[in-house]
Amino acid sequence: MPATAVHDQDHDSAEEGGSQAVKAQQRLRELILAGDLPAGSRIAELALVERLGMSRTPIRAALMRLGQEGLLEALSGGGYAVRTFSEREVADAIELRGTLEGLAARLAAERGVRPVVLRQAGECLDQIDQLLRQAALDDESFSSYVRLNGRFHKLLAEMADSAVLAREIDRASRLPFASASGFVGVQAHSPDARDMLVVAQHQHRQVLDAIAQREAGRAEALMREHSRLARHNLGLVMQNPQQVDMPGMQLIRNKV
Amino acid sequence: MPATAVHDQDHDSAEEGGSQAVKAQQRLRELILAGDLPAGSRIAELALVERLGMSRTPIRAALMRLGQEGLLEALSGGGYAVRTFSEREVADAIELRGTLEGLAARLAAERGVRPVVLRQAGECLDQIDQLLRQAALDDESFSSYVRLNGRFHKLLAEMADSAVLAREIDRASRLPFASASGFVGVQAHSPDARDMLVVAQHQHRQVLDAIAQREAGRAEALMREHSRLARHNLGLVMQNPQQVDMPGMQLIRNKV
DNA sequence: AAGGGCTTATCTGTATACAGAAAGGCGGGC
DNA sequence: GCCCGCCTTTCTGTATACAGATAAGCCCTT
Repeated sequence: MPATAVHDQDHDSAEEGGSQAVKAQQRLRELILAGDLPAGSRIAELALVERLGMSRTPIRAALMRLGQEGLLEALSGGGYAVRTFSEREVADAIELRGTLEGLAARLAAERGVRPVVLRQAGECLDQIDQLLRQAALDDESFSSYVRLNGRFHKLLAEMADSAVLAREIDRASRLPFASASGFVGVQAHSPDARDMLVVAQHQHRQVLDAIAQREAGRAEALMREHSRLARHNLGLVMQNPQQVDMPGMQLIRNKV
Repeated sequence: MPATAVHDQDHDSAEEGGSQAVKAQQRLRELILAGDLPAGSRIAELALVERLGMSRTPIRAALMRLGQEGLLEALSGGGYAVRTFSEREVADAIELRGTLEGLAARLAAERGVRPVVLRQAGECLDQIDQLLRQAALDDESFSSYVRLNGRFHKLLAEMADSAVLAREIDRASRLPFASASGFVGVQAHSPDARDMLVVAQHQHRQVLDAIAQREAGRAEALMREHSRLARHNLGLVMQNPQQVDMPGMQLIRNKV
């Protein structure tokens, strides 16, 4: 590829990804979530050519992918604009993820899960338990929690052994504020922060138990309820949105 | 656009769609569903250039979209191949759609639906009732049913008043055998054909009633159960797949 | 005769050139 | 002074040229 003539990739992000198109997608997502692209108005492709240092072709591919991902909306006259979300749309996206994860939990319970996978999930929860032994959590602990939480949810999605469903859960979790760990760090410095994680972890344990016991209905209900935590956090966040610094926060409209 | 040099679009399909990319997507979907593209092996883009009479650019865009739609799988070495589905994957896709439609029905019941929309849905069901007054249904009646059924499901998806969810339902219905009307015509010439539609129509009525009465849980459960009809039809189809001529039928693998 | 290495043909990813379309600015008319 | 229409500029969609990569086929060797 003529990538030898590529303008140097001096930015810190997306260290040596694969193709230019993938890099463009990552970089663009970061730009959008950081608020570096104005919301609502059309994104000029040529501006991105300058900014990303690649030609229009991979940029167009990335725009299309991000459009299907939901971060961009296709304009009638052609082109894309950064999308914004109402509080209700975010709530719907969370509800959607919860429903899909509930379906995954139910299918996992109905179909049964290989013991080795159950054990992996259990070990993941053990590690979270160990984190929560501390009375107060520092930033590093929080980021570890986010990582482990993401891993548990991913394992759960795979337990249903359904490529179709796993794909859809992944899609639904793409929107940053809809993902399993989206609002986890929101009140990291609140006194209730640890308590909320304790509750979440309890739900993790119960879901895993329900799946192991083949209690399909219980597993589904628990997983749905689990997503209500994110919804609750959304409510907290919207009370004073300016205090929260989460990537993509400015994409949530305050009014209407 | 230089499309003046476009080789004539002599095929019957996609009459004067929008852009070349959209036409390519429609034509490609038809080719895949008709089985005109071999499943499993890499699709050569240049072959499509000849076949569709346009350049690689819109074809690549269409391939990417169909990849995200699920009809194509991205190959590791680059490019795409026509995907095939196991019976269980199809069942999962149907279950997924049922779950999403159940969520839509529940949200519609919880949030309430404008009377005018409820009336539209009711009129849609009235028309289906009228169709079912005949003791035996001819092909034209069946195609009318498919159209009305699709309309009702679409109205239902819109009742939740959630763009996020409507989008996802649309996505889940894209796979032809997962769509609401996918297997409806499967046993059009069976003596039980009409009875099955009668059952489906009863469920339609009950769901609409549950939504109107704001019975959220009932609405959700009914909609999920409604999708089991498609699942049942899938089972029937798989007993003798060769007798069924549904577009995309050959994409369903018989074994493993 | 079979296997391995090399050559070659083709394909994908990327860059760029081009044409129609739309939007914004400017000038003229009312 | 304000509004309408034309012109210019810029943008998107499309076509095509090009380079690295990959895979297949052929020949040589064992």
